Amino acid sequence: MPSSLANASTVQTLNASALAQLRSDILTCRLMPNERLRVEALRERYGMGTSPIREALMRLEAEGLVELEQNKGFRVSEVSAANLLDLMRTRVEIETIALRWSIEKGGVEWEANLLGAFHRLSRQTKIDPSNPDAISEDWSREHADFHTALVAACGSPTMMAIRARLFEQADRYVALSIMSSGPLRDDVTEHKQLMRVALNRETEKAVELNRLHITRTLDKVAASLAAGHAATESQGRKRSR
Amino acid sequence: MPSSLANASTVQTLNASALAQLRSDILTCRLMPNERLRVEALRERYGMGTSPIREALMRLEAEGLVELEQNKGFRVSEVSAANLLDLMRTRVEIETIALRWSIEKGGVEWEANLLGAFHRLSRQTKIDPSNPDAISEDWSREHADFHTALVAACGSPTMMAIRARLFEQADRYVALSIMSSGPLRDDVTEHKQLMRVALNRETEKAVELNRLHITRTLDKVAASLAAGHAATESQGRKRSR
DNA sequence: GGTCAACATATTTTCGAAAATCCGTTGATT
DNA sequence: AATCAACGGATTTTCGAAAATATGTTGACC
Repeated sequence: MPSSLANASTVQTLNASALAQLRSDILTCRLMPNERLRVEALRERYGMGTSPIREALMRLEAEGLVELEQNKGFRVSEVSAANLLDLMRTRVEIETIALRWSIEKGGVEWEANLLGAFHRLSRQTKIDPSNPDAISEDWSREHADFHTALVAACGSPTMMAIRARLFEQADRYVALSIMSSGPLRDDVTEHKQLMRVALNRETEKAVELNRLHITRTLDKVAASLAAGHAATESQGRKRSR
Repeated sequence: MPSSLANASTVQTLNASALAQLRSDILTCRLMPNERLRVEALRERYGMGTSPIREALMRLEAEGLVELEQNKGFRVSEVSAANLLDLMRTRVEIETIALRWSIEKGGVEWEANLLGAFHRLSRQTKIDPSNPDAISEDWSREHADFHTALVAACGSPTMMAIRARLFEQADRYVALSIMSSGPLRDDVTEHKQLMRVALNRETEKAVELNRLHITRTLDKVAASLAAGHAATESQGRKRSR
């Protein structure tokens, strides 16, 4: 019987825990693209049996973060310039639609939540001082929340789910890019502008700013992916070759 | 060692088999919306242990065909008029984008495959004579293949995957509708027209026809959902109540 | 009669071992 | 030396039982 609110996370099944940890480890590239995911190693890493781990992996496979080859096991999904480009273009389209709908339908609640999300984001430092090679996980969450809040009024759970998944995928590339070439630009003002025009119902302008926001970030990522893709090479083989 | 081509399906893991069967049973509503999915029952139904079944269910959960409540097990995802409407609108947007790109980029290969897919579809009878209450699974597959072929040249695997998933979801509603109010209209000519204008690169016309194709089908489904939603009521409880 | 704790049953979740499969290596044969 | 079947270790996949959790029922108490 769970007594305190604090250990609310304790009551979740191992399965859910495995899922959360695996997703986080993959998105932050603590588990690198293309890295093999041996069940035995993961069992040890997360301290649980095979079932919850395999179940979580199957779920992540459907999300595209993990790939399964029959009888050969799982590995973290590969990254590539082609996939990144595809992701970018698709994201732009999806975000554009969602943003249009959201601006059209958003009411006071939407405005309030968006302002709140921006405020939280602006008070977060992007880089964790204790670990300057990675982006702060707090910032990352606030950033995701801001962009979610922007389109939250679109009125379509389906569209929101698709958008969230694409955002997640893109975030993995961002994490990868930061590892190889340091933090990206600071974009507080970009977010502020975006929020402003959205709240002003300047739909076309908002859509355009959002498009630029996505392409600017991901262009940088694409550049560092092309340059330093050594980082992802020789992954997944047992030894060097 | 698999010897013949015929039992190529034998070599797949039980996991993959469970996934395929569960997906099929859910999409055709042999497993009804909101129906509880007890592992013991599924073990018996598919003749395998718990692991492959739970793994398949987790994967389907990510696809939205199944829902999981912690420590209370799985059930087939609920259907609703609101969800159907959401699905319709989202599908129209996604299909529109994919179709635009496909018409823009499609070459001879695309044209040939599309013509082939249409031909196969037109030679399939929609209703299985042995089971007139359900749509023929062969037809259903050819129909899906046709619509896939239409957008196949869009050049975006991400978009294609999203589209396929939405199409699948919609198909479940179609199956449900057929159970309660008989087969829908025969739409061979509709498909033919759609193909024609696509091959002629009349983009706007194609997009509009595609939009109409989707909304016409799903409006009918929505109507029969509103009328005969008794079919899905009292599902999932052990006994009537 | 109503409330609720304690028990009993049904079901989900998790584990660890067994079976199946893959992959690299050895060694026999040509 | 080259080919390839057979072996062996590593790994994935699957099973069935055990543990954990939910749910329904009984009966004590007010």
